[in-house]
Amino acid sequence: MASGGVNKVILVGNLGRDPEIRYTTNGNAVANVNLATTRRYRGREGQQQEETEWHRVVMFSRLAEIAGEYLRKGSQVYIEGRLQTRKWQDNNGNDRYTTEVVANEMQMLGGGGSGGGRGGGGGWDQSAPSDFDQTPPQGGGGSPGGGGGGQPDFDQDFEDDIPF
Amino acid sequence: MASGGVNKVILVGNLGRDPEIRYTTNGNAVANVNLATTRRYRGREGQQQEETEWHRVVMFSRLAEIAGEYLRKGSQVYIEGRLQTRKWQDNNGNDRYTTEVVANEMQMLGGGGSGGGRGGGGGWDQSAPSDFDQTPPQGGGGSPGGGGGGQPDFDQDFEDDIPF
Amino acid sequence: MASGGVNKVILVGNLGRDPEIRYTTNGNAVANVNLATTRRYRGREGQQQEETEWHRVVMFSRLAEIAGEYLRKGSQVYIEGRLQTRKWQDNNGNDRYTTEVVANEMQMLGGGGSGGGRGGGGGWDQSAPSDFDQTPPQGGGGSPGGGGGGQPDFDQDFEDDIPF
Amino acid sequence: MASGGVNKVILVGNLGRDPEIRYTTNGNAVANVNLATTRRYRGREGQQQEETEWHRVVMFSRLAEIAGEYLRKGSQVYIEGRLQTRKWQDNNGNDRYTTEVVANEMQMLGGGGSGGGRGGGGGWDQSAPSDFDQTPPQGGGGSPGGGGGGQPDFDQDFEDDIPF
DNA sequence: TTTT
DNA sequence: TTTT
Repeated sequence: MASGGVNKVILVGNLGRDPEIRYTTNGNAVANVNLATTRRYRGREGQQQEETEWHRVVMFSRLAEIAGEYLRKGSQVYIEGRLQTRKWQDNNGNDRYTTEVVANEMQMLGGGGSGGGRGGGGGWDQSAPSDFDQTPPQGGGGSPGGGGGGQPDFDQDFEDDIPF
Repeated sequence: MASGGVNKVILVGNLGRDPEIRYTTNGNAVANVNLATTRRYRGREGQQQEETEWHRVVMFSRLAEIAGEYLRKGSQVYIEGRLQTRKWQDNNGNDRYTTEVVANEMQMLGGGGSGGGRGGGGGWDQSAPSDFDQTPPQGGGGSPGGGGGGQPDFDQDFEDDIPF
Repeated sequence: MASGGVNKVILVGNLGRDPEIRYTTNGNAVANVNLATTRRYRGREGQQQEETEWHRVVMFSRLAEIAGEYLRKGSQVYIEGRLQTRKWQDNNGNDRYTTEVVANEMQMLGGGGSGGGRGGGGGWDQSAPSDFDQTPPQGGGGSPGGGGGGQPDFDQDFEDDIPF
Repeated sequence: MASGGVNKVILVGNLGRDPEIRYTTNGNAVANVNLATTRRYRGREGQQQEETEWHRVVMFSRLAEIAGEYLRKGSQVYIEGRLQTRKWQDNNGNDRYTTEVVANEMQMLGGGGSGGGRGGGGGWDQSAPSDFDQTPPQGGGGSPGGGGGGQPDFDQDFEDDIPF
């Protein structure tokens, strides 16, 4: 009961911190990437304004591994993916929703992004394998764990206000 | 401190209900549109799966007026816009985030979508006027701002159930 | 010597005529689709203008078969693909170039597009199979290759009038 | 007599040569940019293949001026625009068609692209002004002039095979 | 809550 | 050659 459609996101931005890589019990990699895009526009009185938007990007499998090897805080990257809103429960049992971009393509830009990477030769396929079910491993995963929460420690010299 | 970038969303889907239109104190229209896209994929055992994703789409100004006149529950529409995550406080004073697609272009599809519309002659420009500051009227813009925290006034008559 | 990149085309338009389907010697389907998009803009004196653009869209394999079954003249469709410029020689031996959109995704819109189709049950996957090399079968693939130069065999029964 | 639609191109690639800037009699700038994108794919026998595609990109007005100032051979750039096929006559009076991407947005990538530019501070608006009729100045423009043609002189150390 |  |  659904009529298809298109759900596409295209981002070009910079990483707010190094990617975080985890592995599912099946051994599939999952990468969380924090990406900033900035929009410049002219305000009501003609003054230049800018507004930075932070995006949660999730990658799976081969794409996640590549992100883990080659992307670093500050890397500029092109991401293509789809919007996905996950439901989870906070500590009070309230439903919460988090919207992420599930990436299915990535291009490192600027010749940069390397520096921390393995640097190994090219030859890698930048698309997620098609035989991989890209649904994020439900359960636990993204939900904040037990007590205290914890302040983000990743925003030191890149940005002071990453919300995620 | 920001290096530009690209923040683009492209959706083709169907409205889950009629658009909701409000007006800012400046008389600018704001439309909230609830859009479904469905993804079909093959699960691990090869069985057909499908997953519907719901998107919050916000439109301003001329585009919001067109949405209010021509879109109805079930209308199929092409939307282009950008991702924007708004921060707000829930009743317990906790930070909450809601991600929306701020539309800047729209195409009605399927010859449909009409039926409830004014039907008046064509001639309308489907793009947001370029002299319009598409930033949602931040705080103040008619906001009652009464009691402690609570939903952002943007949402008060749109959402009464979580999430969309 | 090439640094990757992104080459993406997104079209929503109507078919100018029924798709034309051929088969390679390997039995892979190839569809040629002629798609119109119309742009409305305001001219220098503020008058409404419109301009129709015609696009050559090429599909392969499963996607081509779906196009052949379900698309008809007038069908509204969403196409995603990449730009590809083919070189060929005209009858005078001069190099000529033709730019096409090689589709890798398709969505039929408007509930329409049917009418001529087989109508058979759903369940089809609208993406090109990932194990298919989407490069058009270069030279040979059934080409008669008769006389001197001339239109590439790809085009022989699609085009009889220039350009589309 | 036309039903709208979407005609969108998104490219991320590198310039094959410096942009060429001309001015219309109205003083509006027109830039021609030659952009390479490379696709990597796996061939029938599993071997890595790559294919470079060259795109003709045209920019007008403010966007063209920015291109002229900041882009150079080798610059990496994000381009968003629409497909447009122009008709012209060759020296034998035959109709010829050239497909171009008419850009309406641009983002310089990699922190690079500078080097030859004026380097002046930011603050520029990367979108084409909305009051500009983006139809390319018809007549002459793209058609190859009189005798001799002339070999391209731009492919020295970047690429040997730019077709345009 | 949509749609095929 | 499409479509509204």
